[in-house]
Amino acid sequence: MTKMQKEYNLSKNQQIVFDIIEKSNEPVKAYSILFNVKKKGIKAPPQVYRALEKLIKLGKIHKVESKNAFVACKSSNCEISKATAFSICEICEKVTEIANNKLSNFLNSFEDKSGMKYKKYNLEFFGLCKKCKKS
Amino acid sequence: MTKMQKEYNLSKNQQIVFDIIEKSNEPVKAYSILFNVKKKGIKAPPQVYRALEKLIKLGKIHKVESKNAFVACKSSNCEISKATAFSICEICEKVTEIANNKLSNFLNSFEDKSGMKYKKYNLEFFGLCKKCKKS
DNA sequence: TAACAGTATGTAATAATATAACATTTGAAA
DNA sequence: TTTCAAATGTTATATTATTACATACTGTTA
Ligand SMILES: [Zn+2]
Ligand SMILES: [Zn+2]
Ligand SMILES: [Zn+2]
Ligand SMILES: [Zn+2]
Repeated sequence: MTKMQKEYNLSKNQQIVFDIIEKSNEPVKAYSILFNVKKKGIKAPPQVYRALEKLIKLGKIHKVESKNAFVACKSSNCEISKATAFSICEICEKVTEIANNKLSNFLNSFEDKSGMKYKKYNLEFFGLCKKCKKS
Repeated sequence: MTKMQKEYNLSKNQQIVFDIIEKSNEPVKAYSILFNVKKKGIKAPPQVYRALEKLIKLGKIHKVESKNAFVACKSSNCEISKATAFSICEICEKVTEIANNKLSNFLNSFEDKSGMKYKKYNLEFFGLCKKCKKS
């Protein structure tokens, strides 16, 4: 553990995994991460999955459930990951985290007659991105 | 294919798989379905997954992405599955499909500055159900 | 410092979820 | 009755994720 690390609060493996995800411009799958970190000494699935789990808890990354893949959090609001929204293009598969106050306010305050108290949500929108709409 | 079927538009395997899911009061996993239909002659994963895929297309069932499990549609509105919302209890794991016009209207008409046209969404709320809140 | 607790790591094995590929059958329409 | 799309059967394999257990590192406190 040297002072060269970008993030003092991340452990070695957590930082390695986070770097991969953050550099990617598309969601990254766990085994793709595993493949890419073999050269750095991470050899087995649990090492990757444990880092992913911790990074999610910290709100540094999110899991895109419909894709079983992981993206770095861009919104910096979601320090602790409890409310996530993504837009997913059905053609090019581009995934973008949605940061929209109207949306998050609406969902954070949503209540229905079930009597359930919602603390957390995950929303995935599907459609066509600007580019793919044109073509 | 006899006249005894409940749903004329479903094939034999689709009906078998749908019956299992509909009878259950909790989300059902694909391999749990597979196990339960062995006695009816369905022997291999693809038979189950193909039925699931078709049932989803028809809007008869939905996949709860965060659980990799399937529930029958109760709302009867979503004839074609394009807008789904669930509440999931973090303790007892009960999953309920949310039918709420305010919510669906809001999400169906949601637009942001990305220029993306949203045709479909899946929303999963997490929290504590009435029962688990008390205990 | 030494003991301790909590967190992180390494490793092997295996479980759970899902798809590919290909042959065959069925159902309904033309 | 030919024809085509949909559905089925089957084997094998790919992909995603966890269990279990041993070891090591970190910071805190007696
Ligand atoms: Zn975020
Ligand atoms: Zn696109
Ligand atoms: Zn529904
Ligand atoms: Zn509950």
